[in-house]
Amino acid sequence: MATLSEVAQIAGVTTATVSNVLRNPDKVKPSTAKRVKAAIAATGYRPNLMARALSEGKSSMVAIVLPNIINPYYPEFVRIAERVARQRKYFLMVCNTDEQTEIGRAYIKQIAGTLADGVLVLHTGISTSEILELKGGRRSPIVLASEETVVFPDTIPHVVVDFRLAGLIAGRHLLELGHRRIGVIVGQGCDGIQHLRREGFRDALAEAGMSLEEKDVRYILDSVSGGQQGALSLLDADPDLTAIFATNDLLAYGATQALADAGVRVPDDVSIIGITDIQLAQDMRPALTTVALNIEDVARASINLLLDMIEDPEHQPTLVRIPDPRLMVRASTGCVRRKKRLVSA
Amino acid sequence: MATLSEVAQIAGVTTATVSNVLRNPDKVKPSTAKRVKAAIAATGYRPNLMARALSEGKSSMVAIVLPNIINPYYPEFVRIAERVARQRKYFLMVCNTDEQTEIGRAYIKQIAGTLADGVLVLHTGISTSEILELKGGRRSPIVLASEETVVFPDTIPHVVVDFRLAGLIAGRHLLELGHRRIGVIVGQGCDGIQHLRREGFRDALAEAGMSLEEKDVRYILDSVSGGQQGALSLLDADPDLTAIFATNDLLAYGATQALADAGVRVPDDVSIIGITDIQLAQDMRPALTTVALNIEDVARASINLLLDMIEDPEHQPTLVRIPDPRLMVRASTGCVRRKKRLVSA
DNA sequence: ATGAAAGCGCTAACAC
DNA sequence: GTGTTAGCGCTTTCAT
Repeated sequence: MATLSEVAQIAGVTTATVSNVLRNPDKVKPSTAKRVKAAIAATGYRPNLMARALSEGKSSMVAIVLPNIINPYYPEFVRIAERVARQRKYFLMVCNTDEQTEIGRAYIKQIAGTLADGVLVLHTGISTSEILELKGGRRSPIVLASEETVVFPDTIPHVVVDFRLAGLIAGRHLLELGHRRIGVIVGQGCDGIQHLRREGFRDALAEAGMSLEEKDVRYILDSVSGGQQGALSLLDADPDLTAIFATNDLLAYGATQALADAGVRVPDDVSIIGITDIQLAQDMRPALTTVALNIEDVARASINLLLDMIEDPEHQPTLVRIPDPRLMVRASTGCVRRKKRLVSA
Repeated sequence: MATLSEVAQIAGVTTATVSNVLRNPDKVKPSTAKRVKAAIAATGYRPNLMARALSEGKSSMVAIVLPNIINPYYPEFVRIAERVARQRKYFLMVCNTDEQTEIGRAYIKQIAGTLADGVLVLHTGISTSEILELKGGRRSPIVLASEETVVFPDTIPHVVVDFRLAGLIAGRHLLELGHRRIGVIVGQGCDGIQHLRREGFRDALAEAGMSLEEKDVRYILDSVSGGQQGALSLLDADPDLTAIFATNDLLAYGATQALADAGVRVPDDVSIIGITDIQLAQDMRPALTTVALNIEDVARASINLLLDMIEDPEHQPTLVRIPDPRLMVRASTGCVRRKKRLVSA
């Protein structure tokens, strides 16, 4: 594999000149530039990015640390982040923690400021203070995105989503459709219980003069099977419930399945609403009514904030707000029916 | 950020010694090791991985280049690959080409042998000869996984899946259930039409004395919406068809939706079978009967082959075969019914 | 067991 | 315009 100095030797110039034709073409005379280019072509030279990184003190790589790439939210996020990163001339390293906080810690500790110029942290359950500590003295921005709770908002840049509003919107929608007996499935990710969405839902109930009772709530791991279990448990406790609010689309998806398996029709017998609006929400049948969290905006804002901080050391830790969640009405919710349904459980 | 030499200075030793306590602990006297460790702790020192990489000529990073991280096959693959890589002390860079061959090319060209010690290429539609060329003279293994067709099998290591057998198994299953009017949806990914699966299906028909007619086949982009279109088109052409074979689970998923939307019941009216066995196949309702391609085995074999080649320069380009596809019977296929169904199209 | 020193491939002053 | 030179932070012989 050819190196800069080999190319230089062949072209009869020094490494500095070769480096310049590659990076500051205007600084070199056309005739020699041509000669150098010929040498580059002849040798098949390609710059060693590690060497360049060491020399520049900048790797042009950013890392994204996330809990579980299987959860469709993350691929959707990664796709956007990668696209933006690529446009801004950065490579993206995806670090999957398999939902183990310990692995996330190890990644941040090893990568931040050495392999990666910055890191984007998503729902890994590592506390803000600890992240600051892992980062150590290194000049390597870390941004948090879409966290359930951020403890030291002033010291760490992050992109916030109004989860509470999302819960409120979901609650209002069900109430407007006439639902009064509503089961709630609250997800729990690596970064904790999705309590803000629950509180938003509670707000909606309060507006209608109702209150949220714990017997109608199930706290469960944020996954398809969690949604299944939650729905079955709710239905078991109250066979007459007419709607289910899940704090996450994946849970809603699982709930839909469980109802289908139990012979309960959606939305004829029971309405279901989720939050997030992942691709699956559109694709499933019945298509899921949900509250969109604007994944694309979050991803775009997060990676841009990170890159801005990398490129401008003066850039202050910022808090970026994402456009408000929006209700996406699809086929899984409908008006309350009088008709008593058949329960095959 | 503290460097090796700062630590060395504080501990009153040289960089060589500090390096040794970190990497060859037995080469250094316990008492000095202790002193050095204290200095490391005091400074919060963490090795600069770029510097180490340049020095060692090895970055401990591998890249995986894939067409579309949104397609659930890839996250499932990545999760396994990342896990194995992590266990073997490598970082994984995920490079999403957004289905653009040009981007794949750029990634390989830039990364192979400089940022990454090796690269795993999945379905990017870049030809074998071109990959060899992009690699240039660099000592950086590239392995191909699960390609539809590999042109120079002797020159490039790859992990092969018996797609033809998968098609055969799917065909036999439908035939055994008594289906004779079968529509076929053939996917087309970045690496071309999934013709091997179609040929396997044709083999199954041949065993039953039948032949595959082009009027029963739809060639379509490998996606959910492709499956929808394909199914509608097939149903339109032959309202009496009793089964659909899709060369991919995502297509089968789309087909299932289209049928649901059209009021056609699965499997009562029409059976559907796919290939791959992604997670979604289990999760959807009705759960999808499919032919499992053993994603985990493919991922594991691919990444291990790549790392083996990185670590052993003598390792020859190998062809690794994956355990045979297996039929997974779930709820989307059933025996042919006499009863004429209602067609609401 | 430890130190000295060269070098990985590149960039960036600064000199000519 | 182009060359010289000094690093970037680490690893690794080779002496001692």
